[in-house]
Amino acid sequence: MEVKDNSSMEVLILEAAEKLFLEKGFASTSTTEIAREVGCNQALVHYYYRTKENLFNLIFEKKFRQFFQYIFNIENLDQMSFQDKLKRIIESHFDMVRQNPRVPLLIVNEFSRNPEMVAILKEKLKDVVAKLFEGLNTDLEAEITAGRIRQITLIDLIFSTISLNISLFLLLPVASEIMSMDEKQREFVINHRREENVKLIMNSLRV
Amino acid sequence: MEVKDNSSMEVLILEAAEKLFLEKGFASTSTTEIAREVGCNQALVHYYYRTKENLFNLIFEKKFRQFFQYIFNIENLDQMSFQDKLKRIIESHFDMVRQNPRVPLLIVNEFSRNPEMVAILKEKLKDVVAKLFEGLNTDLEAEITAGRIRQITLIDLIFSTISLNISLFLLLPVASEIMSMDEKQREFVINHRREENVKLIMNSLRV
DNA sequence: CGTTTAATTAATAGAGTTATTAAATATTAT
DNA sequence: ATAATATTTAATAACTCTATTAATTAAACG
Repeated sequence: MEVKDNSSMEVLILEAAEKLFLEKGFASTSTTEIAREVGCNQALVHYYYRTKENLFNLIFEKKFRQFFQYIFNIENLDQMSFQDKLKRIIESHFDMVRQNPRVPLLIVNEFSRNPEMVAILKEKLKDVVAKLFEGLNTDLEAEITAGRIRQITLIDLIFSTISLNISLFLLLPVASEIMSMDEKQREFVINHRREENVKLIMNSLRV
Repeated sequence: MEVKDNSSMEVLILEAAEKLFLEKGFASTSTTEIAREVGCNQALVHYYYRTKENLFNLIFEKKFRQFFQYIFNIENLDQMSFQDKLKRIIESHFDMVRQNPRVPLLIVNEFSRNPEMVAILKEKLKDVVAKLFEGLNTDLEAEITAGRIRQITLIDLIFSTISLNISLFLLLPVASEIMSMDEKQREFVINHRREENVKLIMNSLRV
């Protein structure tokens, strides 16, 4: 039960829904609860977004795009060496996940609930992803040919990056409970793992 | 709607529940659906397990233990070098996750639903985990002192291992959809990433 | 065999869910 | 200010879900 804002209800509902869907997932969040969070009538949620599924899809699509497009917004990537580019990509990706620590879980869960959704979004991202991959891949191959990097595929590098970065935030709640960490320790671990993840990937390039 | 087995209903219900909870999570699985899967009356689920929560906790606890104890069952770990031990642990952990690809998601999701559960199970695993850590840590420190391994903590090594291994199976459904992989390609990727994960960690030890 | 106990089902209370509809209130435009 | 439109709410239909109870069927036992 929140105090009503002067912002539009339509937006407030979207924001509350985003918060709750990220916190508790699709199935455990009801439109009744979203309305309660906003402080409005439950029917209003349906007035603006018709169905819960609709509302969820809007949020999911936004988050999914954000998650995959973030990398492409890194500035001044052109004039760097491959190694520097890669380092910046890993760090940027890490920072993005840090700011959206529950998005990976949302995506993974949504996929098992509704696999078609990803198929739909895939089409929309195809070009953007392909473009980045192309550029980086050229650089990578040049480095390999020059013998400065071991034989490795770009896909593997990206996969390792995503794996290491997202798992930290997936596992941290569980790990910090098991290891009884306080907020300060968690903060330390996050910063430490940011460096460690970069080291891991960069080290894996060595011949 | 399945054909009734001659196995006991109690067990069949547990098995069906395990299957469904792993597939769809706690909130999206109903006792009605579990009963339908077994082919019995819905009240029977409650007759044997009283509440859905109860039934879930039984399964969760089993899976959680399995997940954390697997490592300790590796045989002939004693007479190996630290590097060989580590390699075996990474591979064993990978194989365990491969056999239970949905367990990590179950654990992560359950934690955000009910953080106390992990706190409870933590106590029960404390000793076992501490014991393994102690042994490995002695080895690791000896290697570092001897200058054969860079300065790194055991926690980091374990964390990286778990991260890389579980993410593969978390991301594979999404990734294989995005990249339109068939079963054969998925199989190839899994075997390839098994090796790649070992390489990544072992490489990260280099001075 | 009959009787006690266990397994299974039908029925249902009670709560919560999504989504719609009609009525009430607020806003905007003429 | 009045009509037209947009926003918001109350009420409710139609489900589904969990959990319990009483009744029925099957198994075990003396």
